[in-house]
Amino acid sequence: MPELPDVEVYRRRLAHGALRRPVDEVRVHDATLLEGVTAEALATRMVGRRLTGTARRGKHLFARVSGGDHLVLHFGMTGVLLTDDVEEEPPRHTRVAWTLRGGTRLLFVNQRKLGHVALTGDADDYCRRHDLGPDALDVDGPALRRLLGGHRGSVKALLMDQSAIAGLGNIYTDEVLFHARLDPRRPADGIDVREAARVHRQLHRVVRVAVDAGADPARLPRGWLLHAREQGAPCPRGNGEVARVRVGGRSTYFCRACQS
DNA sequence: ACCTATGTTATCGC
DNA sequence: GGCGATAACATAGG
Repeated sequence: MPELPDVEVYRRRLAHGALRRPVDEVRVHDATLLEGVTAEALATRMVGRRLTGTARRGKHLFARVSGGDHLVLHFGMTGVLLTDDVEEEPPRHTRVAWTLRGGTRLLFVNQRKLGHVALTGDADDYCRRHDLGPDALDVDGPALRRLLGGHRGSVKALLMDQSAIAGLGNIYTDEVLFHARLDPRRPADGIDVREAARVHRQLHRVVRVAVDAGADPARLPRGWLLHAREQGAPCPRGNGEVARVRVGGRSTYFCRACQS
């Protein structure tokens, strides 16, 4: 699930359901996902404190912890952030659980263990150390044009490069390029000004619509490519059929008739 | 047994 | 240094 729209949904979930209540317990069910912090240190630095605010940069979610720390959550390919009640049985693959005063519980659930849970004193510094570029929604037209012009690789590889633009993953990159009607294999520095404007416009539109739909595929428009990610599927725009190629090491779906 | 999968990182070769 | 390809991480499903 977790690309920018999904993580934004998690951020709002945390902001609306988990702030300002003291942390009563931190339970680490699987420490493999902890990055640079032990289970003991995570508990010591969080129990008795409160989450006081949220931020997101690309696919990384930050929650300010009273006392000066910031909780960092990264979801990998299969992570989700849920809230439930302490009385309930936590779902399978729950890796870390925070019990909050009043009985709400925050759950970091991750089937494949590719994500991270960390603590940092400085979120910007964390982003620098992890080479995170600006959030995709903060990249304006001229900045995007500069990025495109500076890369000889494919436009898809650039859009997925988190050090260039943070937030787009495999699914939404394909979606943006489908709506911008560009072949994902096109060299980024060969994209002209009009095409770059389409990428910028569609990037913002696709992300906004996805966030408004709660990043729930079932609620995303019928005409979107993500419903047709299968070789030979009819193109959602009714032209050709969907092709599958490999770009930047990832399965890439696009319509040869619509995208050039 | 094989392939695939919404992510990231290290390594090798050009 | 940039870029593509590949494997690795860990797990599940077809």
